[in-house]
Amino acid sequence: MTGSGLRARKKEHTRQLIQGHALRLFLAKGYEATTVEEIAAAASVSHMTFFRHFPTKESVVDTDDYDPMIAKLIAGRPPAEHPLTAIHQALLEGLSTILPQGRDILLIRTRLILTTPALRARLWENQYATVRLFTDALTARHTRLSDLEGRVLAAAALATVTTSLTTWVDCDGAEDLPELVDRSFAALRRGLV
Amino acid sequence: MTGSGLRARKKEHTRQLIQGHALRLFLAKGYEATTVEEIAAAASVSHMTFFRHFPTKESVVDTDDYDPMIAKLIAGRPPAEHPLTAIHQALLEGLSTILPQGRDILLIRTRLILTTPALRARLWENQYATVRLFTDALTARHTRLSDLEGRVLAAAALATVTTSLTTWVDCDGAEDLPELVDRSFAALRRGLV
DNA sequence: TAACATTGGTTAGTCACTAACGTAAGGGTG
DNA sequence: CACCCTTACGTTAGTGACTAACCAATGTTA
Repeated sequence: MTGSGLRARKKEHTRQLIQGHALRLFLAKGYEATTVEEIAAAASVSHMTFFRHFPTKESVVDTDDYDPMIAKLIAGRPPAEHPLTAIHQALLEGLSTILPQGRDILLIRTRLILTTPALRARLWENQYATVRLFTDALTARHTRLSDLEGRVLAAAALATVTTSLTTWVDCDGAEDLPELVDRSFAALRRGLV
Repeated sequence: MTGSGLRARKKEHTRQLIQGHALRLFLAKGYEATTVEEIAAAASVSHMTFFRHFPTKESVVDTDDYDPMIAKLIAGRPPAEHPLTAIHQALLEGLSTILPQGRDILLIRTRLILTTPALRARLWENQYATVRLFTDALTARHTRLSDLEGRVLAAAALATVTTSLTTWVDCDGAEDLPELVDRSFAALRRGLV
């Protein structure tokens, strides 16, 4: 559907063009200080074209295709595994495929998101949807899990990763992200006893 | 400072007036469908007066004075108690003082927040600050706790309460909120083993 | 009472975002 | 090839949240 054809390729091209200029300008001038009109002008399109490709200004930044991938990985973990361990391991698997090429981009984008109030709000809003996604993946894997249990664990796990990411950005990527994730999940377990 | 004086009382009065009309209109017509201008007109003030009392349209809804209270309760729990239990119990204590008079208002306001994307985003954004608050309360109480541990546990606990609140609203307040909190925290513990 | 501070109104903006047009070029039919 | 339908994009003219600058009125204090 969206694959070949001259038109589809052109569309994808302008999309990338807009996103590229947007991120460049955000890093250079800051998110709030950059207007949609400027981005559109830089990409040589009208501001309407911008909104046809991205529903909001925020959405240029948070195109995370990661969530569905992680959800699949969760569903694929062995059923005997405890729910939180399953999410933990699925996250590590996901990171091992993302980090090799995408480490720097992830760091820059995450920092931009965490330091910009509007984008931060959007991030949390996405988590709302992500919790549902992870919950379904959990309950599909482990049928004895109630919806409430699934939601609690998915939400707690997401909060844990977010904490890892926050810490990672705080130290400017100096620490190893998978290790931070391990330590965060260990902290979660230790807090309960 | 903000207590007596005719002027201070008048100011508080208009503030309450604006907030009252705003919530009424939000419930009647929906959040998005209600403009600031309408709220201001209903309260017989200019839209500038609105923004002098509330920095954003969203802020009319989420005046939660609960966080500092809960933070104090956390800090007051016995040091021997495990961190997550301390938060759990502090939350129950807090609810026992809020629920008697404020149950219906809490339910209505929470539903409004959870069903409105813009307000939901704002809620998550607040949680960012709340995590810091709770983390400090935790580490003050339990000096052996690292910052990462504190943050993970505070974030996980918050995610757990939020799940309880979401479930509470989903069933329209039919279930007992403190009991839902208990079950959510139990679910969190069970997920780890 | 005079000087001050603060609340609120007025006006004129900026910026994100939308709706209703129109146009030109892609792409599958006869 | 000619035909028409689809679609990406532009133009224009809005709406609504939010801000800044300036001004009027009214508590508050010396």
